[in-house]
Amino acid sequence: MMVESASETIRTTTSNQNGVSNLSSQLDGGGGREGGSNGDNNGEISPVDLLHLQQQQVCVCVCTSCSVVCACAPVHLNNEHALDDRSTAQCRIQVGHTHTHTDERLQAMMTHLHMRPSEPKPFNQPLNLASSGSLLKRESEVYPEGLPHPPTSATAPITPLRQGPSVISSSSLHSHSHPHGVGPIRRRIADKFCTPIASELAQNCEFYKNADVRPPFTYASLIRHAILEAPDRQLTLNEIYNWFTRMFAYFRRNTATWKNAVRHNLSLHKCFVRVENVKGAVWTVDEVEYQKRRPPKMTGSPTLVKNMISGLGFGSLNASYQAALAESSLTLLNSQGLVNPSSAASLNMLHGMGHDDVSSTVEQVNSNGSCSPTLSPQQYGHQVHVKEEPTEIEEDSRSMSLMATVTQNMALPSDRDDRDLDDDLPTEELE
DNA sequence: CGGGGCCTAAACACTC
DNA sequence: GGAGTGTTTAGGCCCC
Repeated sequence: MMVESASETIRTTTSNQNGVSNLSSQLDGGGGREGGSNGDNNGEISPVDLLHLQQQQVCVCVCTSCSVVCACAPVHLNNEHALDDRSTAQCRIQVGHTHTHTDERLQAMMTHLHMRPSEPKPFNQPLNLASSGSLLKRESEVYPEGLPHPPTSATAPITPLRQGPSVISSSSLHSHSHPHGVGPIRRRIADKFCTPIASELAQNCEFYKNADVRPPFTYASLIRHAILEAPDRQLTLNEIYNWFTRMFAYFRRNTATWKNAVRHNLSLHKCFVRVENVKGAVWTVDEVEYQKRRPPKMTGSPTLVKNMISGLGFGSLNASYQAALAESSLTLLNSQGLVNPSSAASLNMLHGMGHDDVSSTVEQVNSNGSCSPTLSPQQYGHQVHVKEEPTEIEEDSRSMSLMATVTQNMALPSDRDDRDLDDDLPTEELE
């Protein structure tokens, strides 16, 4: 199947009070496989289903290429139809459209959290969260339902929420010139402090696979992770390439750039050792050298401790990112297994932070690129490495991030009331 | 402000 | 000769 045709034939259908009949008619007349619970009903939606859809105000997409009704066009497209740049752009349009429809749900969630719906900066994540609600609102106002939204750029990587202090200021949201005049600037909150890359990937691998998001890790960390993931802990260069493209949608474009960077890193860092074997030249990791390169910074660093503590209040953000995806994308068809016990992670992060990344958790993402929802307790103490490009997709990202926040917080155990939630947030971030 | 880490770009050499 | 691979250098940004 042609990728282009797949990406262009995703229809978004809103099933709110005014839209259920529309969904019903589309399902009825679709002639293809029906999703949801009406598959055995000749395409008709039962009253129960109608009520359910009304209550959930779900926004579903119908892929006319394969007649699959899906809750998340990007996920579906990437899983069923390989995404190229064009498809990625189409996914963004769908994401934006979907989140427009979920605006009301978002408002209700924020109300639940005692947040003012128009609160521009609920947390200290200006990039991902600042004015997320207002962005949604604004978008929905500017682009009424039923009207197509302007497409977002295909060259706009976004980055899921990370914990800890962000150096991304509102002023920095506007891109500056790339040093070389063509590329994006980088707002690096790099994978310092022994980033738990494995747990991050385990948590967000589906996201990274589908979203054009630059992973918040250095090339060296990613290369090391790829190698350690391999059964024999060695990979050829081409296998490393394949791992990058398999695991990250971001690395499915600009191949010359990042492949050059991969080779550069392999040669530059002593921790990567080239070995000749039957497969030819393979690359392995010298853990000793790697640890030399990245000495532990967790012990006794007041700044780091402060950062981590300040990040605790936002621990749910990262974990909740997938929950948001699940919430927004898999309401009808919960087939991707994106939901993870993130609320538990939010609590667990109070303990056991400050550990190196891959060694203990590399098994969470297997060599096939499949993801385990297993959570590691040390996943919120690191920072973001954000590569931004000046496009509107960041709004989608922030919208999703806020959705993630809300969704996750709603999933917190009931013994933590809203006041506790507020208490977790650094007061200065609520200003 | 300097050092270090990181990224991107590019040039060059080598092998198949 | 071209593609892929590996090495090296340079310039720039960001954080400490």
